[in-house]
Amino acid sequence: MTARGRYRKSAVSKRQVVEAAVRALATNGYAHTSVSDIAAEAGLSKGAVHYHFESKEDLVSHVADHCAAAVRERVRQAWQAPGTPLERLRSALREMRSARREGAPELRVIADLMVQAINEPKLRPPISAMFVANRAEVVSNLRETFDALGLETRLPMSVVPRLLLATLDGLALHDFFDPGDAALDDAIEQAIEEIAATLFVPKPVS
Amino acid sequence: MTARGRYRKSAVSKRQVVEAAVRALATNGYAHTSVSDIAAEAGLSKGAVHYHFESKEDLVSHVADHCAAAVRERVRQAWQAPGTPLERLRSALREMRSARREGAPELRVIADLMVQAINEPKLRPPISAMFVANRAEVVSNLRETFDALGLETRLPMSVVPRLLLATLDGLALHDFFDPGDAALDDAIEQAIEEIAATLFVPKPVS
Amino acid sequence: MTARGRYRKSAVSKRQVVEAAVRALATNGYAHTSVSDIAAEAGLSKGAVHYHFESKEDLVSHVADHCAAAVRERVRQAWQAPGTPLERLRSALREMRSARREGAPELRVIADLMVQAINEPKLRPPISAMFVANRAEVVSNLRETFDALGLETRLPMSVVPRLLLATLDGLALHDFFDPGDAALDDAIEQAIEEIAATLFVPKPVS
Amino acid sequence: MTARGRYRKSAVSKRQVVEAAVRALATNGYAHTSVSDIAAEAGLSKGAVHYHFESKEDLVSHVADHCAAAVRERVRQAWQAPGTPLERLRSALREMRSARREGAPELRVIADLMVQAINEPKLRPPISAMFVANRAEVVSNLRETFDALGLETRLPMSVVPRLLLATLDGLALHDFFDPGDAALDDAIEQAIEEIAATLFVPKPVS
DNA sequence: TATGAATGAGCCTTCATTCAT
DNA sequence: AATGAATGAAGGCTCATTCAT
Repeated sequence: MTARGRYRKSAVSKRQVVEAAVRALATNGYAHTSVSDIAAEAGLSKGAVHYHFESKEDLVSHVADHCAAAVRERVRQAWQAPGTPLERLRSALREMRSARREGAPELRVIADLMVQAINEPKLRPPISAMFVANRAEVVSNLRETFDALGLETRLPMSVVPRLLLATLDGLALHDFFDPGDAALDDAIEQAIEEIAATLFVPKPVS
Repeated sequence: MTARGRYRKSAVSKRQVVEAAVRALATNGYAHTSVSDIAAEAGLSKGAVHYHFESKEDLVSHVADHCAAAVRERVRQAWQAPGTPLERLRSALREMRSARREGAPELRVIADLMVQAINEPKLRPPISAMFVANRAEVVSNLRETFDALGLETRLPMSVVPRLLLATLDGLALHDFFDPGDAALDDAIEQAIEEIAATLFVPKPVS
Repeated sequence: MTARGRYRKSAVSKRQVVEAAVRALATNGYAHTSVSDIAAEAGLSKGAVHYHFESKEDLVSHVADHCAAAVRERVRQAWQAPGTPLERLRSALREMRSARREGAPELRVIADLMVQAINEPKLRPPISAMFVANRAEVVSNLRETFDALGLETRLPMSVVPRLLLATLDGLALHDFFDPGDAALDDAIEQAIEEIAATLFVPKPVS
Repeated sequence: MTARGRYRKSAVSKRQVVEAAVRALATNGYAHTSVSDIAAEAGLSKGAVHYHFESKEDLVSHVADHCAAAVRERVRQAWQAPGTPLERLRSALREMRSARREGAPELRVIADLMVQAINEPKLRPPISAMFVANRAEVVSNLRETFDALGLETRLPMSVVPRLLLATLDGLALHDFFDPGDAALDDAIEQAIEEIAATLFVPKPVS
């Protein structure tokens, strides 16, 4: 077993711990998840967890990275459907809604860590980065198809993704505590599309 | 002042504990707030807290009630500014934004407890009720001024408040992790008003 | 309401507390019975219990008195059946066994307090007195009927009641942890009678 | 000494805790013995006690096992003196009496746990088992010597050990709360032997 | 005579962390 | 690289006791 082999094993274990932590945190929430729980979920001993991470805080901040990346990836994929901007918007909306409905572990963890981040600034960077990246993804996608289709917005480009993603996130929040029926979901989808249609207009020939 | 007098002191203390809990939770978050902390903040002993509340859970659920009510009241006031719907919308938007900026303790606590509620269903009712009440407030306000001004929406009335409040909540979320500058705030405000303007149209003469 | 009336009320409440304590202790055992439990059982407040008794220890020692007296009375009655010594013995044996089977609260409490008494000498006197009184009861009864029937024992009179009551108490103990069936009960009853018959013999004419 | 060596320390500590618990419980009784007391007595931290035992209940039930086994062993040895049944009986009687007089810790603890067992059924099995085993010991001893000496009882074999051990246990109880003097002890010893002599008779030639 | 409020010590338990192996 | 053992601080909670009313 070479040095490389060792290194690899360590890296594998470390990742196992992070993934176990995601599962544990998603299941029980930060306030009810102990290092023991995580170790058990990872099939390792408590000592091993502390071998890989200096402290629980340290581990959690790695978890934040991991989850933020996972969510970023989800968003990226959601916005890469083919079609017109409206079709993409619809696809993204559906994808994200279904992710929330299924209770994707990373999303639960992110929600939890966002709250922890209020008081632990160390946790904020990955989450902030996630927000920024998500908006950037929307921007680049929109810009691309806008160019292709000769569209433009009646709003500043800095506003569109923020407003759009904030709306989607806010809807998810409301959905959790007071889920509407399928008809309402559809109505909201239509409303958003309608609004988008009034905002995305053909570019005047210059 | 006989039987009443006896109970009055208890009620006062109980309220003190709840208010102390709000402050403590707002400052350190649920996961880092102990009953001791709350007791100290209330100027009482740990035992006294448990005299008034069967358990920490019990106390926290009262806190959730309290905060949800406080937020509801804030929202109610925000939407009762005088003027046209658009003016009210602007007032509400500003009011809520400033509340978030100041870091109103009740809002922090609500954010925290929303996450706790994911895993502790007992906490959900007050929060759900808060969402429902907030939307109802918007509905009643809009309906009233719509009638007065002969306006109507191009969207179903069930969709408007959900979409509107979700957007505001989502914006607050994004704001926290990636605050925009004042110019962006203004741009977003304008955008929302613009969208509203396209949605709220004069009622056709029947 | 005269001074007497007050005094009477106090005495009544005090007795209520003791009786409530007996029930509570019988149900949950000393280690799991709090002053609160007792107060609740008595329909009074915790404060009232401490008005009547200086401390929990004080109350418990009154309870010990009460229960020891109750058991003494039970034993007294059990040995006052009519008939020959053997018949009384049988009657007493049955009475005591049934008392234990039914789980008479005073007996449970006495068992509990006997253990507490190992380490709290203050509790010992009433229990010791109970043992002494019970044996005295047996002695006086036996002596009376022995005289009437012209019997005598082949054992010193100091030994008989101790041996007899110890045997009955010991049997109760074994019964609790490893109850025998009815047939065994009968066999033991017969055995004791048989032994008694060999010990109680006609007094030689002098 | 690889995997084994690792576990050995734990087993040793675990045993230390149990033994410390026996001492602490014997000294202060269940109701007045905390996990802290036990840990201190064992020279370990409170945390260590909980590392070895899930809960106080768990520990206490192990203690019950331990003490019941110790008592069983004592009884076994007491009945294995050489000689005729009567001589053994006398030896056993003396041995057990002296054990009680010395206040053997295991006996105190058993007395205590017997009372706890009234309300905590989990504690009963070891104690029941102890009673059963003790009687079995007496049975096997008696049977053996009876055969050797051509004796038999006039009582069913199921009755003898129950009656005998119950009597001894009952005597111990009375002794504790109202100790007799040495003369009484002797008288009782003689009485028991006398009774035994009338019950253990030569087997008729068949 | 009795109560409701409050206290503070102590209890059982959990848990992040350390360390020898 | 990983483990089992142990620690010690802290946490939630119970409870006997006190006291103003």
